[in-house]
Amino acid sequence: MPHHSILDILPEQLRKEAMEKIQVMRFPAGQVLFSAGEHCQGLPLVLQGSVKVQMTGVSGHSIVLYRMGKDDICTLSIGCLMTGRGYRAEAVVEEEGEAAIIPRGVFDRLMDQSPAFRLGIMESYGRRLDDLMLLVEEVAFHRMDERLEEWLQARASRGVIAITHQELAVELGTAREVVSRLLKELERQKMVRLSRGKIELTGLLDSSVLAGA
Amino acid sequence: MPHHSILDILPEQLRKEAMEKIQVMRFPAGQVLFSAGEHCQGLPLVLQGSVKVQMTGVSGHSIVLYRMGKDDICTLSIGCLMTGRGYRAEAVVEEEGEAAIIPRGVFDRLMDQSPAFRLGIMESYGRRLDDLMLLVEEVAFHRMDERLEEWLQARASRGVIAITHQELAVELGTAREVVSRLLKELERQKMVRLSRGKIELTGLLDSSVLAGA
DNA sequence: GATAGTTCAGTGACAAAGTCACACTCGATC
DNA sequence: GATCGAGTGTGACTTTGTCACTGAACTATC
Repeated sequence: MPHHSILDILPEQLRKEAMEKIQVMRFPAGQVLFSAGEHCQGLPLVLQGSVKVQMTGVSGHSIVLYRMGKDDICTLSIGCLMTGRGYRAEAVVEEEGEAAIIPRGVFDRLMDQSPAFRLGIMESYGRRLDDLMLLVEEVAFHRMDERLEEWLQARASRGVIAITHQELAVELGTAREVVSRLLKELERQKMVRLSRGKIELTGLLDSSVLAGA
Repeated sequence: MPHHSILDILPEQLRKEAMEKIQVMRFPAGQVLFSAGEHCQGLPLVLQGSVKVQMTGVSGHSIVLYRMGKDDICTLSIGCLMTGRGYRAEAVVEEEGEAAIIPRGVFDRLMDQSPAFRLGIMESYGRRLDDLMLLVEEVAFHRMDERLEEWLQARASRGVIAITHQELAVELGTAREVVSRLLKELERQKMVRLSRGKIELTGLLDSSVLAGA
């Protein structure tokens, strides 16, 4: 049974109608939900799991723009749905999960009939704009070593993070060599221990150790 | 009489109603429409003139995120309107003009009553997301000299551009010194002529010369 | 379990961009 | 025409990005 907060708030009658036409799909980790240039069939709601959205620029470099998790709405799709233009970014499943796809017609009907649905869409959109604005600031003005440490810190609870330097470079929008250099420096400072495809957090950041406790 | 394409597409009855409650305001160049942290009173529609939207990061640096011109909708405001959070950015009038402010209640009513209005809002939002995604890519991966040249090129029709190096640094999200250095190099190459607060385009870019003709 | 192939990581050398400190200069004002 | 402030120029240094390469670690196959 699909469960998503923006569907839960719908009045009973509308919810039933919508449910009939929504298809729920299960996605394994690594699956590409959509890629750049593709056209959009409906609005995806993330029910479970996590999805990263990244774009590749004309320069050929890639950067992760944001992530979606349980209860998120793929706001990016709304623009594509409305303008008919293809996606500019690509979405890849990180943790396997499931998504419900709301077809265009149902989306239009929900937007027409439910003020609460509209509010949910608009809020989600506001959050996405905020995320992107913060990312611009981050990329433009923050030092790479700080950004790397913050990224690791945010995942400190894992203990060991399974990621290659190349993937980490895409997360931060930089070059693999830069990540390698900075990680090596962190290792010298006994903050991390490195091995092929893995980063083990050792001394990093008291606060996160406390948070994990 | 306010004139904006998203109002024009409204059915006569709705349009009349809306018009009564919309206030049109005239803004002189330099006026701040809203600044970071402020709360949003309604949805601004740009009728005339141009407005730049810029944010200042925790680092203290600023960057111009995008511009709005005639017929644009301040999509950023929708998020603020819906979530009740304050603005993250600041909007400054560049060329004097006027804007219509749609109060929250009227906005809700139009969203409820007009599919065409909804479409217009969603399209505008899609464009804004696209802009920001392109900006992220631009900032993360493009060389500053190229970005500077493109910025100048886009304004080539002006002939002489009145801007300080500091302002230009905010446009590109970099430091004043970097802009000064790059401009000096362009001057050496006879692409521009520099004077205090002014940049005169001389040899720059055949294409733009043709476009201006 | 040796071999070959592939992916991942490390590194030196150099170029581009950001930072810091300071000098200079233009132009408005008194 | 002296003064002052905003705007600009520049050198020295750090950080980040790029290029070219090496070697190490995993995988598949014989």
